[in-house]
Amino acid sequence: MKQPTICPKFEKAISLLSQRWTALVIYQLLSGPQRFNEIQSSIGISGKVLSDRLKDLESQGVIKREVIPDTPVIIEYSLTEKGQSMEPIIRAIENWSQVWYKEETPSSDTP
Amino acid sequence: MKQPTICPKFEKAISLLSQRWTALVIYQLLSGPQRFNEIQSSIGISGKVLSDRLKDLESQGVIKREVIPDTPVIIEYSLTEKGQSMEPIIRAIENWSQVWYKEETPSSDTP
DNA sequence: ACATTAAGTTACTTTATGTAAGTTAGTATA
DNA sequence: TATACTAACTTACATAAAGTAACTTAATGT
Repeated sequence: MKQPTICPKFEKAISLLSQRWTALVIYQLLSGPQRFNEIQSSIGISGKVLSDRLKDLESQGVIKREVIPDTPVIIEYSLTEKGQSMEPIIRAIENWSQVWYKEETPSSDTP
Repeated sequence: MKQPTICPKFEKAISLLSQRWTALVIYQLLSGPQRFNEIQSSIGISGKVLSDRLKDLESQGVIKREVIPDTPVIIEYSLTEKGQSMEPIIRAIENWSQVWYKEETPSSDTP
C-alpha cells in the first residue's frame, strides 16, 4: 500500500540525487568540463557505473557530452544550465558537512 | 587505482544523502516528529529499509528515537539539531525541482 | 479466547554496484 | 610493418543493497 503524498517534482529530484555517485559527478563538473578518465579517477567510481551515470544525466539534460574531433577524439562532459543550477544544492551539502563533521587524523605518517 | 581528492567531510555528507530514502526521511521529519508507520506510509518505503535507515540516521546523530510509555508504547522519531540543520539542503533540492521539472498530467481522468 | 495494532524482523527475490578483463579506433614506437 | 599504447567504453561475472511478504511480540479491545 503506497500512497506517497510527496510532490512528484521533488521526488524526481530526490531520486536523481540519491543515486550513488550522481552528486559527486555533478560536483566534479562544477569545476569545469572534464573527460571520462578525469572524472573516474577524481571521484573513484568504476568505469561501468560512471558510464551509466553519464548516460543517465545526459538523458535528463543535466550534463552534455561533446565530441571534440582532435586526434584521437576527445570526449568532454560538462554541465548544462540545468546542471549548473544545482550548484546551490551542492554548496548547501558542502557547507553542512563542514559544520557537522569534525576533523579526523587520517594521515598515517607517524606510526 | 582510487585516489579521490575530494574533501572527506563532503564525501561523508554525500554518502549519507545518496543513500536511497535518507533525504526523504529527513524531509518527512522536517514537518515534525513522527512514528514508524507514519513515515512508512507517507514516503512509501518498505519496513525493512526504513528500519535500517532509522538505525543508521540515529547512529549518525541525525535523528533521535524516543520511547513514549503510553499504552501501548509509542515510538517517535524526530530530527536532532544536526538533522534540523539539513533543512537548507532539502529546501535547495525542493527549489531546484520546482524550477526544472515541468508539470505533468498524471491524472488519467480524461482518457 | 480471538482479533487487532504498532513496530519491527526474517527469509527470500530482484536490482544495483563493483571488479576485472575485453573491445575499438587511432596513433606512436621498434 | 608489427607490436604497443591510450581513451572511452562494454561485457561477464560476483557481491551488496533494496524490495516483498509473511512472521513475531506485546498490549489491548470485542
